[in-house]
Amino acid sequence: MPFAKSERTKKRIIETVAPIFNKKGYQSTALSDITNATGLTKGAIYGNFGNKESLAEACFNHNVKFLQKGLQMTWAAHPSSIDKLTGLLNFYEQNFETVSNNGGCPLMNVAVEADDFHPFFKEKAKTMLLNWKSEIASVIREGQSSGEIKPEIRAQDFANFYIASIEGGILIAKTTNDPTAFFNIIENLKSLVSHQLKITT
Amino acid sequence: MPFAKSERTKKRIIETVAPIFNKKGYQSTALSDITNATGLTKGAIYGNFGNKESLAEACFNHNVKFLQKGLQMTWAAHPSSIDKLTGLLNFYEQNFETVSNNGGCPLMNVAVEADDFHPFFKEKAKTMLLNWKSEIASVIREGQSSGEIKPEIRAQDFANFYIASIEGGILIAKTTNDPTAFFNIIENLKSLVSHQLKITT
DNA sequence: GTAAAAATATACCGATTGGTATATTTTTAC
DNA sequence: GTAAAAATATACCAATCGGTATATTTTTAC
Repeated sequence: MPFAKSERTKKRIIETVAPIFNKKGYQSTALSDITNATGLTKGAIYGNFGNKESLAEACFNHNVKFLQKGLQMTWAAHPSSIDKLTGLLNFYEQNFETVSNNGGCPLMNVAVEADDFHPFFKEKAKTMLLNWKSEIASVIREGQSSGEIKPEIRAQDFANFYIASIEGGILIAKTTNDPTAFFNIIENLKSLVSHQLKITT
Repeated sequence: MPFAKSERTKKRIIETVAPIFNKKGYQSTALSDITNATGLTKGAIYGNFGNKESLAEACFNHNVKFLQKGLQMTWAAHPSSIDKLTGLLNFYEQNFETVSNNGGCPLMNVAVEADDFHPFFKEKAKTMLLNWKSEIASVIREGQSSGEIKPEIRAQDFANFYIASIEGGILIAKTTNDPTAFFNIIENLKSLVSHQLKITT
């Protein structure tokens, strides 16, 4: 199996370094942090990644992948649109501790750091945020087509509110060291889904 | 007037540098950024501030002050609790562009950057976030005492949701370069205040 | 106006930054 | 097992980092 070693090492580096980038941020994560954490030298790192930025990008993709998979699995598990929306909230609830220990929402972290001075990462964050939004909005529209969700609901607006609450909840819970602040918001969103979106006749 | 010059210079430095810290973050703002922006030399900066951290702290306080004043003025302008809550949303709506151009919500920026590696600033962000939360919660409880707001509403929980939505809204609007994403959330919150909190009998 | 004091500028410090050229080791293919 | 190739380590680079000691300028008080 050619190239096997290389790929395994790359993977190991990413898995080791991804949480560090998510916690410290791109700028504040030094090459020395990376060599210390991996036990490799600068030569090895630069042999596997062209520069710090491309390693950071790979780590960002890795960090986001966990959450993207959670959404895809939730979508696959529930045919009903309402169940998809509440199921995703359950996924975030159940994995809050994991995400929190990993440095929080990678999307928020990159968005905040890159917002005013790093166009490349800002664009990545923007794309992923818009994708997330349209995933939620699509599910809402499906629910409207199938008669599960009230037709007067504006899908984009609700998706916007849904995501904003989740992100804000992570921010508050992490900053105040109070996970219940996040769980509380999840419960509020569940209630909104059940009582504002769902057709209960 | 003794010490006048010194105080004026300090103020000028803070006002010049505060937006830079808010945009680039503490770590990524270099002394060279500060000297370039102010036209002063390192000697002058360190003559007025002990180190980079204390200048950053002064800038953070300055950035937050604008929003704190907005809250205080809104509280002073409206005797009614419901009017206070919607009035504050109007303040955020009207000043979004200003805040956005200044680098976004300083609380979020500092919280995200400091969260995992800068205990001093993390503690500052935590304190301010908790203060904000209890300001909102107090107003809700006052509204419940005065018979404006439904007694079954849990003040802390609603305050939590209120703040989370606002912060999440700023994040989304800034990241996607779409202010309407924020305005949309403000409208949603106003609707929540009018239809979920307010006693309409 | 003059001397003291305060504020600013200059010139430096060691440490660390991201990155690279090259030497060495490890892995691969036969 | 051996030679080629791939991966890693070593040793270096210039640039920049935050910070400081000291010289110079500006402001203050009389």
